[in-house]
Amino acid sequence: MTKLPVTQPVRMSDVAKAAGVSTMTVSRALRKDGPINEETRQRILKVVRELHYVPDLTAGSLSSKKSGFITVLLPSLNNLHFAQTVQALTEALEPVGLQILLGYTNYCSDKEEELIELMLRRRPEAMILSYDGHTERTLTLLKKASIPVVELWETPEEPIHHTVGFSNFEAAKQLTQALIAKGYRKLAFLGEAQDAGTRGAARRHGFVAAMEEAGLSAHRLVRHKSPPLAIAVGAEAGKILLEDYPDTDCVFCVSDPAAFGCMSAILASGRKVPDDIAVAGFGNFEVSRYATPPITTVSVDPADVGRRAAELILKTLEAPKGQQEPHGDPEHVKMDVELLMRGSS
Amino acid sequence: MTKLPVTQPVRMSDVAKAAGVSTMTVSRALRKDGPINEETRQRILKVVRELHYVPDLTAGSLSSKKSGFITVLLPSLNNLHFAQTVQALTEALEPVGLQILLGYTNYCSDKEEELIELMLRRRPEAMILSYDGHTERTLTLLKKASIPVVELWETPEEPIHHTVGFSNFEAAKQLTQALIAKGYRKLAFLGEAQDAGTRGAARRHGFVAAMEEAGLSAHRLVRHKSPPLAIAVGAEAGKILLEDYPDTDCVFCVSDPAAFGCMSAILASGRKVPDDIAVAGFGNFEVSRYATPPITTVSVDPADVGRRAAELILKTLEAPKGQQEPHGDPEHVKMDVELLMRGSS
DNA sequence: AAAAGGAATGTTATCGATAACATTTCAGTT
DNA sequence: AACTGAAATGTTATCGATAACATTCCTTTT
Repeated sequence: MTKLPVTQPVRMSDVAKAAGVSTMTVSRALRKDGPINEETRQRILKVVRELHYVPDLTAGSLSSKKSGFITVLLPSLNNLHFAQTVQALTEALEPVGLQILLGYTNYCSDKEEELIELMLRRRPEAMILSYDGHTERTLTLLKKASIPVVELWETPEEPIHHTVGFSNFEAAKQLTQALIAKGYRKLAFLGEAQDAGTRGAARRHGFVAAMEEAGLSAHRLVRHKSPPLAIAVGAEAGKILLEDYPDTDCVFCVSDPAAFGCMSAILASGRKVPDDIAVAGFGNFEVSRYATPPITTVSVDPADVGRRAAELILKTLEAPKGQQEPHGDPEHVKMDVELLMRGSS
Repeated sequence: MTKLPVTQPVRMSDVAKAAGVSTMTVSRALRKDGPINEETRQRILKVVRELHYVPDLTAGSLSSKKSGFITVLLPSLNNLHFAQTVQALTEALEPVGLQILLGYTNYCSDKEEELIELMLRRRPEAMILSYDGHTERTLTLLKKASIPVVELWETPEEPIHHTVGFSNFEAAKQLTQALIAKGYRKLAFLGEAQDAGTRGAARRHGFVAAMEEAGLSAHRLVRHKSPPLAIAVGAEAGKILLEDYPDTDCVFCVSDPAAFGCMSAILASGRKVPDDIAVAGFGNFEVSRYATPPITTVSVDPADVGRRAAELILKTLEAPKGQQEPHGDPEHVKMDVELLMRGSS
């Protein structure tokens, strides 16, 4: 039971001692900011490597009052679009020494509030949210934190601060209009049951608006479970559709995975797509393009959403503090969407 | 140009003053550890709410020498399995106040090393890695950090510490044997070109081993691009397969998304699945189950991988420090895999 | 040769919490 | 009433880095 001597973690002062300088000099050597003699720096960096010194950012953040964290709250990780957005964000933020603190809200604004408080404890320098409704306390907390905020994937009516997105309502309306133009009349919408305040609801409203403007009945609404509608849930909802509205000639699904699942259910029932029922989705996920037949959808560029958000963040963080607007004037980046009419419709 | 007074962040001492106690008492009230009078605590919590105080974990971590971070390094976010694992990990760790620091290595061990150093700066209490090969310096850094490490999704020959996974070699071999048993003889394997040291390579070796043991030729190897093979890349590789090995009667793809893409290419060429060519994947992704036809695959439970890893971490962190084995004896959790023979084969 | 001024480095205070130890309070015991 | 000991609270030192300011060491200029 002899205790092994636990290796003491190497501190900056250990490096300083070994290199024969003060800790400030080590700090300057590592951070490339203050003036420092190139030879001294090389000597220090050599010691750093030899000792396998890894700086303690906990201490550094406390002292410099910069955490180096950017919080990103997504509705769900279970969505390849969000993964692409995170990837783009990472690629833009990592090079400048910013690290992402990731959380997912499960499309629930209470969970979002809870997460925001947890995240704020790490004193992030900015916060990236997706828009699916926020609680009052969320707004209060964010205001008190006085950090830049970017909302993604929607153009909310009352934005907190910056936004990067598009109108889900308009995009869904346009796709619905395009489907009507192709001759479909008995259109159904397949979405979530619990979608209050979400982007899924905005798409549903867009569908209904297009139908009503065309003088068509928008009663074929299958609303099943809560977001996100993954493939399996889309398949369940597809079966319900076939039972409840067997006369449907085209179904617009709230997302591509849902559309893929729904199409799977339609094909399994022996019907043909698009001859018996046409199918459309939303989001241009990979799975839609390679489905057989490929699925009509609305294309957005999730990586671009991430890049734009990162740009906004960086610009805002660089700007001098203490201005009238705490973080510069809010900017609203509107993304383009594109209708992709494919074999399924 | 009048400067708005920047709201000072609320500190624990502000709460203490407002509640008429010392900061230690506030600290105890918030952390539910030390002894504290219930009335005092309620009074303090009321002040906390009123002031919207959010504790600064940067300071707390520095002082307590516990960061509350667990690092999770995945090969890629672009994979719904990993999302499920992260979700399971979060669900297990959040309740005990641990927060996940997520990174992705892009299947590159140099990138992994770089990330590990970045992450270690936050002084995580444990590190969860996936096994796809590690650099020497990675091992050194992890050793010096002396924190528990869990490797996922493989049973490596020289594990760093704990492992949770299964043998990709054996699983792939079993599936190949099952396909041979169904009567296929001209099997192909579709995988990555740059797969040295990865789990994809282990699967390829499993395929080759099964073929050779059965006295069949394992020359039909399509190796395309680097991991991860997403659907689109799988489709590209599928076209190559049809050109290079048109006599193939069954293709085993390194992952389900690749299999889905490959099947799409086969169907697009006018061939029938499984009549002309059978298709199999690996991982039991949702997309395989709902593909038409559904794709034969190997099932693993990614959420369970996360749960088991979390269990190991929690157990190790609870154990008293300073023992002979710095973090308890390494444990190796072996997961079950299941062959799912479906319509595509 | 003295003065000036910038580059390089060092010293001290500080960030906001918690650990460790010290003290007070108070119910229960004799 | 004095004593005991646990519960409740307070005080001081500390975590490991960086900011802000101080100092030293040059080089350059006149």
